[in-house]
Amino acid sequence: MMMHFDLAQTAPAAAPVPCQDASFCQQCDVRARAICGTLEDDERVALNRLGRRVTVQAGQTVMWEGDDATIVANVIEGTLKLSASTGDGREQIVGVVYPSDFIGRPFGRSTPHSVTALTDARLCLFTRGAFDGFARTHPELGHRLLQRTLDDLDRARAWMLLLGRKNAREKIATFLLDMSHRLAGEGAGPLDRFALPLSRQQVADVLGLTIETVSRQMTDMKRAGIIALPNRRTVEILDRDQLACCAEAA
Amino acid sequence: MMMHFDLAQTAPAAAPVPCQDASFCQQCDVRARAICGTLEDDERVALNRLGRRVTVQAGQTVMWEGDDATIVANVIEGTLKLSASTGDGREQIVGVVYPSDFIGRPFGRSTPHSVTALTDARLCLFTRGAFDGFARTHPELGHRLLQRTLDDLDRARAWMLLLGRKNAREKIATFLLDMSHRLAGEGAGPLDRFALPLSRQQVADVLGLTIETVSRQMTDMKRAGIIALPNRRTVEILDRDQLACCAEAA
DNA sequence: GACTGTCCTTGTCCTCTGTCAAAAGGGGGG
DNA sequence: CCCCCCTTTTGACAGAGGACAAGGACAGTC
Repeated sequence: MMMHFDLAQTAPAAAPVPCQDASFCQQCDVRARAICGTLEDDERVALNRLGRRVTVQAGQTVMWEGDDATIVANVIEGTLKLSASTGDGREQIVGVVYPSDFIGRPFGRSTPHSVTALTDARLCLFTRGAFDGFARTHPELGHRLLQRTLDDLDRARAWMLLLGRKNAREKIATFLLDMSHRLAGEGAGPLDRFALPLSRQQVADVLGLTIETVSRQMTDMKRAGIIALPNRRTVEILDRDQLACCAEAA
Repeated sequence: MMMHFDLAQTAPAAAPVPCQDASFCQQCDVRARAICGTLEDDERVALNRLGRRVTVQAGQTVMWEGDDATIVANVIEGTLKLSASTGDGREQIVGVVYPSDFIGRPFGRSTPHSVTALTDARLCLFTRGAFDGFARTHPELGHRLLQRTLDDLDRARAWMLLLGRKNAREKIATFLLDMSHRLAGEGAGPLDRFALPLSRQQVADVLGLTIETVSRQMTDMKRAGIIALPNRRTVEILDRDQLACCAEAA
């Protein structure tokens, strides 16, 4: 049975560092895509007063599985993982979040999974009580949150098909294609070359595999000329059709 | 590679049969728990005018994966499955829904998974356009839908841990415990004896296993005195502690 | 530039679960 | 009451992926 402990993950939770820059949302990179994007100016100012900008370092855990749900946040910059684990330390990454995504569990008692920064990240953080109250009185915000949650649910269910029914080769191929789309910027097409924000172990934790199987499959695909791996973190897709083919049936 | 086709599932989609009983929501069994539960009387009457009661038979598919999302519904009675499948016919059940649950994909273009009745069922059906419009103008409904969607997302992610990291024994044990809770009525404790709404094949499709593995594991647990299987569909939990133990670490 | 710790790759073996096949059990219809 | 069909169980075997171990590559430090 697989078992591992990620040192970074057992480090103490981030002591949120208030960002020096107290500027308002006007310059916010992700405003258009985040849930606050459609708020009126005065509403946004009110929401902004409730939150604060914080930075977290790669490896820091922002929320712990099972803890009381006391904060929520928008991701401004960086990549984070959502993870759940069994009593004996097996881990499953249940989501990867990118800039403009929302994290935390509003309207609930406890946080169902841990949230850990994969890269250095910047968040726009709210206490849950303040956020919940604001969301209840601003239907437009609630609606954006609903749409985002529905999308997350669709993605989670699509991933359940992968976890339950795909083999290692299909999992890796699906994962690489997904990454090439998710890492692309606003409206841009899929990337043919990108830096994975995940280590091999983390890729394994996303796909329900072991690190060895991930490594072997990626090496095999490299040998087959489907992808190139110029260095540990960089992936280049050489034959996207072939990769898509691998993703559906190995 | 596993592969199977469920005849029932390839049957033509339900031709929704308008329910004779045109009574209003007052007598609705699930109103309190459904998303319409907190609407004011006049709002509920308005919503009711948009929907219609339909019955579907076990095996009928209400929505097809990938189709345009044209309807949504509340489940009044019965059990249904949400399923996704690969191009070559492998299936994964991504959710099981019970009375008072909501089905369909509001505010979206296409249905991400099929919805099929496991038992005969009664639904309160809305066209998506009408429902979306109503939800947008009634924040209370949107909020209930948001809470439900957040709960569904938590459940889906918990299931991802099961699919990715648990072995067959743990999967079966977790599944049986989950069923014993979900099948219990409003506020009631977990059931020690219940009728599974799923065939062995469907249990396999929920857990990402084969029917043979499901059968073997259940027989093993029966032999170990943890459960009893008086007939094909009935499960009795004899030693809940032991079962909970199996669910965490085999 | 050598060192050191971490992450990744590769090799070998083994186990769990899938696959294929056949028998057994149950429920409904004649 | 018997028969037939479908679901489930059981058996034998194989293979994908996990476990364990060792070697290699890379980045940061001295």
